Amino acid sequence: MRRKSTKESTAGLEQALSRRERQIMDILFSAGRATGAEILEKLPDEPSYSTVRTILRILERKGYVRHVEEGLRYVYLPRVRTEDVRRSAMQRLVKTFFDGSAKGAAAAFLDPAAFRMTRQELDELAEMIERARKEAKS
Amino acid sequence: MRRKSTKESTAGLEQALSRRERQIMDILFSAGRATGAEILEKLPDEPSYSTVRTILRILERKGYVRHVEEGLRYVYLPRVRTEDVRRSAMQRLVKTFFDGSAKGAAAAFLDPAAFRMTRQELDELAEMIERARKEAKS
DNA sequence: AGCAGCCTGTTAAATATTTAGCAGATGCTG
DNA sequence: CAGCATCTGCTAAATATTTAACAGGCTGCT
Repeated sequence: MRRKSTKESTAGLEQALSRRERQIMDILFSAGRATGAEILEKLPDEPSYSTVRTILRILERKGYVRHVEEGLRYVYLPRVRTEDVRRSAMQRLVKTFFDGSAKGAAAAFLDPAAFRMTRQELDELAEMIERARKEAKS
Repeated sequence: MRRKSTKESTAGLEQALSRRERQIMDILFSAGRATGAEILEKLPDEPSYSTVRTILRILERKGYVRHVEEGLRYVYLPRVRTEDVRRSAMQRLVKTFFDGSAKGAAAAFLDPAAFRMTRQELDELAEMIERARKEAKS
């Protein structure tokens, strides 16, 4: 099972990116869009502004990011489909930490020591599971 | 060159590691333990065995990994608490892709287009939510 | 118009990462 | 017991990444 092309596909996006590139993509996925300056201030170990823009240009060249001009500055956006990358990240989580079990992963978010969920959210979740159960084959 | 202490914490582990280092840590978290040869064959774009061991030694020096001798070869294990790294990975997922909503993340694992869950698993999950609801403050 | 403040692109250098070659040790096999 | 296979550690080089200095353009203001 060779997977050379994995690096290019969105499935392997996380694998393909360098440290800073990944940090910047995370910010873009989270924010949806951001200017260089905004990205700079969210980055750990703040590098120089110049550095941030260099990496943005690299990401752009690689096709992971695009920009639109807004006034006189650039606003950057992810060019890959967030859904795809998200799914890929979820699959990595499941595989790496939950032995392939989606249920295990989902359940872990219920741990009140790690995450907050209101009663209402729990209700909604319960309802979604109810729906999923009705559609489940077995 | 020493890294900043924030990078040393398990919370920032993902951020701190390089591409290959991360790939290897993922394999170790998933498998629990592995020899150099086992890691090699699970790595994308298989590098040489020599390369794998160099990186393992680096990870060891950084304190993320340890080894035990088994027969005449080394078996490598994560030295950081998997639990901690897992939680950190979950938090990153929630923050990056679900706008901080643990419920959103948990729900996404229900999507049958992306993950398989049996009816029984759904039942168990429903039950866990029921329990969580009883303990929820609001 | 001239200046200050931001912005971009280019470029080159510093640093980190990744790679693999090689030597020595150890066990196994014929 | 000699040779083969397999492992480790060391080392150096290739490559990738990260960094920031600098030059020039545009805007808005005085």
